[in-house]
Amino acid sequence: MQLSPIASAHDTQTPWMGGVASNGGVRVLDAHEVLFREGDETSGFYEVLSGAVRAYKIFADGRRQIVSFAFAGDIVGFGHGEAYRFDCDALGTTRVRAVPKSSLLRAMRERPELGEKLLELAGGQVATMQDLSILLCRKSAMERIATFLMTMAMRHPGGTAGQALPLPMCRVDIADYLGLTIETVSRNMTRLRAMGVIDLPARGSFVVRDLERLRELADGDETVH
Amino acid sequence: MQLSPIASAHDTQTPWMGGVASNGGVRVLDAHEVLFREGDETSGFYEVLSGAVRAYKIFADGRRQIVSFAFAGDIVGFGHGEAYRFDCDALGTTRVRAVPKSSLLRAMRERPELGEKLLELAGGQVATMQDLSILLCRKSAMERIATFLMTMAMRHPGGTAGQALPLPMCRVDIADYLGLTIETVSRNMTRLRAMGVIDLPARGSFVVRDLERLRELADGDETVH
DNA sequence: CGGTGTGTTGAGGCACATCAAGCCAGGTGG
DNA sequence: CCACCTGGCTTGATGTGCCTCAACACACCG
Repeated sequence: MQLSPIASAHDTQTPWMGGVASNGGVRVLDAHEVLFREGDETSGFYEVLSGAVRAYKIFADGRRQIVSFAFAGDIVGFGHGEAYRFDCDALGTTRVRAVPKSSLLRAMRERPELGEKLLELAGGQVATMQDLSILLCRKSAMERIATFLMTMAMRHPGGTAGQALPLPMCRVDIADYLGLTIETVSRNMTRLRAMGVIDLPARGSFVVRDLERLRELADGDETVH
Repeated sequence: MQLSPIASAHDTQTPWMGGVASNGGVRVLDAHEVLFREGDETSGFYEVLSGAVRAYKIFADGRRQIVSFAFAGDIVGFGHGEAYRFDCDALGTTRVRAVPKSSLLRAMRERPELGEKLLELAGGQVATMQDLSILLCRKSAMERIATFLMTMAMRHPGGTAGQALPLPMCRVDIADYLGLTIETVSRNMTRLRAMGVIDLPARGSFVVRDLERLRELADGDETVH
């Protein structure tokens, strides 16, 4: 199993851009700058152009669950109804394009077949959340971390040939995404490095040394421990 | 937090029924009869008329994750794209109405504003899956079970005044839904009964004796243990 | 130089899984 | 009618994976 982003716009021709000025709605966020908060009235959704954002919920007792990371080409804030359902802020300096709800609705009225596409997009989000559910409740810490790293690696085509890949989120973010503590994340990353599966050359990056092994660990292959 | 069904059609006037014969597409399922399987080409979605169905995934290693239960008024199989993303079968004798994809698409072309509604429906599904994720990774066994029972109780208006409520799924199903073992489910149900929060008069039913206490346990109230 | 934020490592405890019995209701055949 | 089986559920004993608490390493910065 692999974790997809909450939604991807890679393969679409951003059909909602029909009537919008070519550079309209672009916004630059600094690290930790908030894009929207849970409960805010929805103004539309956002396409990440560069950098990355994280979407999360914070609970009364302080627990935090990161629901998704979105990178360049992904969209975030889609399908939330009247109010956003979680907080969203930038991991580092990030550029996003805002797609206002009005332009989406107009596009949908003009081209009803677009609705179908959007429905599929929404379906993809559901599938992603299902995968996350399974990851969170059926997988061991090592499986979760391996799955996460696999997903990160897959986002960089050809990035598995030994070069450093970006890992823009800190350990706390990974822990809060995978439902673990930072200590457990750290321990298992160290263990993966000791096993020769990955390398950790510097903060904010990692290297896949043995992709096949990583995949086996992610899939919970019985023969590997 | 409360667990919603994967989607509810309670408040809609089933707008997709526009051009369909009044009793069209109704199908009766026996216990454990399969509605659709993961990978099957999508023919449309289903509205549960009576009884209940469960939607689940089975993994290579035999682990099973129940993704949702759907009761009378809920819909299942919506927004799956080209192929269904999980298996779905009946808990007991169940009546469903099949809503073919074609009729949905036709309705959407005729009334573009319907797309908006459906998008919201899909958004609701995402929200539900998020809640499930959080339930599965942030809550203790007792919190999960209390949350589950709360949800079951809430589905029967006024059903919290001491009368027996249906609990149509067996312990294994509950365990596979909550990411626990049947032993843990059983132990905590027994404990809830010992605490006077619920009663378990017979198989397939339960009684809420102390709704407020159950809610506190579900919310993980620190003061209650 | 100390201070702070991020990550690593170690020791110990606990919640839940695992393994194993036993209980109970319903069904079936003698 | 009883004897026996079966499936669902409960209960007990034991193990273990991850969390908790704690200390330390390291980079960065004023």
